[in-house]
Amino acid sequence: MSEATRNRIMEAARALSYVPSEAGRSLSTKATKRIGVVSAELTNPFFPQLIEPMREGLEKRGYRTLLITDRAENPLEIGLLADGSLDGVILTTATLGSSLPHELASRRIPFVLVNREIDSIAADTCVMDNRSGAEQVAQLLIRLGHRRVGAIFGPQETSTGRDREVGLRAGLSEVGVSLPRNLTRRGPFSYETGHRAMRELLDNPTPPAAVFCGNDVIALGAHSAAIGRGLRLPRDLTIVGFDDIAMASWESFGLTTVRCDFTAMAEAAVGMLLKRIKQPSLPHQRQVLSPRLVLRGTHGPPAS
Amino acid sequence: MSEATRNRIMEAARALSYVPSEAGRSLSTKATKRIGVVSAELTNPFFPQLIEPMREGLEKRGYRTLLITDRAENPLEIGLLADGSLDGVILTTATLGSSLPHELASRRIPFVLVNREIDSIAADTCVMDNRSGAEQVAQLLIRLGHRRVGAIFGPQETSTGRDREVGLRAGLSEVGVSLPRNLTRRGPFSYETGHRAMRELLDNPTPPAAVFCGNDVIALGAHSAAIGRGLRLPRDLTIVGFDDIAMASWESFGLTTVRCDFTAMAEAAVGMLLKRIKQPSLPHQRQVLSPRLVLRGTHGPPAS
DNA sequence: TTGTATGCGTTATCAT
DNA sequence: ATGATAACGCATACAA
Repeated sequence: MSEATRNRIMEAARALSYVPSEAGRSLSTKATKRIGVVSAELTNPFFPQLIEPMREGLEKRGYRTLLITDRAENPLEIGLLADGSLDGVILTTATLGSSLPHELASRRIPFVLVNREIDSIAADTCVMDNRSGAEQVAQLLIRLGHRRVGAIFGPQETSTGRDREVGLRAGLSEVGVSLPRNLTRRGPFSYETGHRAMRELLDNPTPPAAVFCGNDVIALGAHSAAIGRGLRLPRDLTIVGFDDIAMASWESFGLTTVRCDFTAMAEAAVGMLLKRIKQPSLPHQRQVLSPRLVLRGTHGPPAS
Repeated sequence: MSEATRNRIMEAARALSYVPSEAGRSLSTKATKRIGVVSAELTNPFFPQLIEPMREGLEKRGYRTLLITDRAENPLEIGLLADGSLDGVILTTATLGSSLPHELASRRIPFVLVNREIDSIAADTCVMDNRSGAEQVAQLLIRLGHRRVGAIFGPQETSTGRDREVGLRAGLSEVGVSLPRNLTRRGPFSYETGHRAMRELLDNPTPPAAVFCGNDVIALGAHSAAIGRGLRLPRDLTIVGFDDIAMASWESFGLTTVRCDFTAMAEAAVGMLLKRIKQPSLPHQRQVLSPRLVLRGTHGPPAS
């Protein structure tokens, strides 16, 4: 059309403060420019850390983010994801046995797994090399001279929890250190898990001199419990986390941990998802990012 | 229709794994069952605290939550809210001069203001009595014997920042204590604000013995800076926050603060919004919740 | 360049 | 109780 009419139209649109209806458009184009992000409660500080860069990446490419919470208790209804209101889904809470990925796949809804993976399905995935990260922690603890090591792991039914546990055990057993059963705890990746477990470990007649935590949020709970018991770190106790969420670097904690590049992970996930939306039949890819140890203030030699 | 046919239909629907199209439905019904929640970055721990209960409340009533980020830098485009994809909007970042509420009002898009209010418009609002909360802090500090008091306030162009500042000053001046200009800082409600400002205050030749913070996130930044300087709380310094986010109660901080009931605030906001969606012409209401002091471990008498 | 028709998947209305 | 039809607001393809 002519430039003149175009301007006239745009002018009228502005005058009427016209905004195209999203429903009409997406009904016609079969695209909503909306992505669902499935996560646990936002009050668990891990998730904002992972979700925020995704939200930004999506926004940059013209997509909006719909938050969907997956509580362990009442499972997520597939209908919420499959009513056509989403162009794709990012899964951050998948457990090894979860059926959601299969349901999405069978409905041809594009999705990616982030930070968690499952082996029962071919899917686009982006994860850290959790095993390697935990092995690095094991080596650090050994280097420091620790032999009485405890651990507060995440859930075994998540790849993240499982791989970090495998890595720690592998690293320790290389030099003949093993985790005593009574110095090992397991639970959801939450502050409460770390807090409760650390109290239990400290109640032990001979408590651990170093504790590996399945992630930073658990480590912060453990830290709080230790402080609550009057311990000083790292003098009395070594705590090492995993993730390197922003809080880990706060001087109030100064948590020694394993850095995961969430921005890179989010960027990769968004990229993979949008690529799949464009070309649904592409071969699946799996990206693995390498974590690295970040030494701060919660590790030291055993009290001796 | 008959029970038999109904069952037959439902059976077929299940067999085809049919899910009604959200776009088609909302085009027809003019309702999307979707609410936009405007907030700042989720990595600021305050927002998850406020948003999570809203999200839950909305979910419980059959609404979904679309996250929208309002960055100070690039202002939010009204089109994102006005394309018919939202039944209503919850605003948590409104500043005193922001135009968003007016634009929403002129387009007849239901909205509520939460935690922030603006005086230039009649709108549904739910806020804390921030002035009263800050006055309680002032009284606490006075009771402890503090006279050399500093403050790290939030932005003056937010009702929250302004009212808390007004309250603190009013409370202090009742007994003749005033805030010296060189012990006062101001900035966004962020960790960085608190961290930087506290370092500056501590660089002062005669640093404050007590510091009021505009909110908990600022207080946590201040806490970190103090710890980073080797101070012990409350022996060397008193810090008081505002909000009582979950982290404030972590023993690693044990932050003395002012409790705001976010669940109640979220519940009220959701209730008001859905009521307005049903009856757009209802008179506007303004709910004010009362905060109360929570004494923990970061307050004490001045070092003397 | 401009106008007109069709389809997207619902809900609602109106006959049958 | 059932079946047909219009309308929602947009995009698209086609005709004028």
